[in-house]
Amino acid sequence: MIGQPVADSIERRSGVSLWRQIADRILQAIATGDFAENAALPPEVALAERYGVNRHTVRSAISALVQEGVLRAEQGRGTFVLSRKRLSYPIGARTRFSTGLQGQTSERHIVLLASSVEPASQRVAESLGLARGAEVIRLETRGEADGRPVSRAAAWFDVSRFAGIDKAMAETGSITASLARFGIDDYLRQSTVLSARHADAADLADLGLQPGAIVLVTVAVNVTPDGQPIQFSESRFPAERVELKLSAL
Amino acid sequence: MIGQPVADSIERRSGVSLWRQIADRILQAIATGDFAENAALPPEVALAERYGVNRHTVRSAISALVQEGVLRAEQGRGTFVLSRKRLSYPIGARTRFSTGLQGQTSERHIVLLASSVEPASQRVAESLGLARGAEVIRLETRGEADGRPVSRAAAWFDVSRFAGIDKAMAETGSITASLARFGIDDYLRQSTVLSARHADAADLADLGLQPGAIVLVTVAVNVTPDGQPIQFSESRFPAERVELKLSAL
DNA sequence: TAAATTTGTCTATTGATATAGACAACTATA
DNA sequence: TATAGTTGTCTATATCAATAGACAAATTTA
Repeated sequence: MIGQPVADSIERRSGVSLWRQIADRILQAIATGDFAENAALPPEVALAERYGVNRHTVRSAISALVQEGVLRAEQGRGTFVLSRKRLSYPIGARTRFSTGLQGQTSERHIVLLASSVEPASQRVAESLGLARGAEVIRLETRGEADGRPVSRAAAWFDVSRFAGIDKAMAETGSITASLARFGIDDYLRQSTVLSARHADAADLADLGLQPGAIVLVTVAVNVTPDGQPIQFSESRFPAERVELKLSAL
Repeated sequence: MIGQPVADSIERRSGVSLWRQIADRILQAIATGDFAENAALPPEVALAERYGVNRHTVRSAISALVQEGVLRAEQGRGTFVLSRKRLSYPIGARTRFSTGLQGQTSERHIVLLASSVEPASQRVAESLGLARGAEVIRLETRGEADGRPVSRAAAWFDVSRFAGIDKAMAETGSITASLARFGIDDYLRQSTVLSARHADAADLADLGLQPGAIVLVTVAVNVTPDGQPIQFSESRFPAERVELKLSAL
């Protein structure tokens, strides 16, 4: 009867590490509004005292939540609760990464992760109107909004027409701007196929997701206004951060 | 894409220890009937292979579940799933611990944990018809059925009439037998008040429960056939092991 | 009775978890 | 520009978690 732990307090030797328990309690506090969105968490020292553990243990918990995309830590300023509202990403005839997210985020860009030249697969060749095995250039990219990964994509282009688009991508951080360098001032989305599955190991790593996370998958073909296919792409969006809003195709 | 973990498999570095994850999966297997009640679990070596961990890790999981009263390990024979069926404990005019459980268990008895003489509290004095502060003897007991704790109780008696009942209790392991030594051949339950709450730390320890476990609480007064109060008691029953069956009072 | 099966105990090693303290790096503010 | 407040990094130590192997103890089976 004496020294009773408070109900729902941290349990030691329970098989669940303290940092995981604290991370869960922080998540819960966010869900109940105890820790407001977009606001700073109490400082680490305060949290350590609040939960009765060492500051380093709190840091482990925070670090896990930063990895999960729930928090963002800024040295000297504090640790902030990120908005859990999902980005609404429009899918339509004129889908563009950055323009589509205008007004929802303050900063967005595309990071080029890797690029390579390879023979076109059946699917890519068909979509781009090339011969099977024709050389195509593949760009692996990650879309970020406010420093948060919101998409992971692979895009293929006919290398005979778009040689050097990887360099343009790396420099501009934009597909639209890169295509402009090749004389493409406008393009349309010809087709989009939508599906969903569990994120694979690569996507988990690239998007900072937890095992079991779900990704929305779009497979799309972009064409010039006169119908000439220029780009085939497969994009994965973490379902917990993004929703796709379909507009007129 | 390669070496993907099977869905719902054991996760390392997740903040949840392997032994806890395995214990949970064993619980789940019991719940779904994969591991039958009263039957032996697969041997430790088989479980270790099944879950892809060391035998010692499986032993940690089993050890936790033995502690929780879910399993019983017998050297040389195997590890057995205990019956999760709750004892049905009748509450009525002639409630007796051992007789009430006849047929449901093969062995039951009451263990005297502690006894003391103390001044009667308001509640005890009123119930026993004594003056406030009159000396009463308190027995702290634990009821066990087939080696499993099924109740934890405190009982108060007027010390002027039942001096030495603690000794009788320790010797006989039965309230009924102890009262018989004081000339009480029959007694009735006058009143019973039923409630439920979370087990406190003492009950958790005495009953071998996990934090968060629920106990049913009965507060009762026993009287002689002519209406003279002889015993006031508060009993706690682990809700996961016991249900109370109300009969005519 | 002997052998096989199964749980129990012991030693040893490695990595993850948790605590402790000190100080650096960065930010906001008086 | 100081100063206070905050996150980041480093070292050190102790305990828990997990693996590995060997053998004892108890039970069942051939």
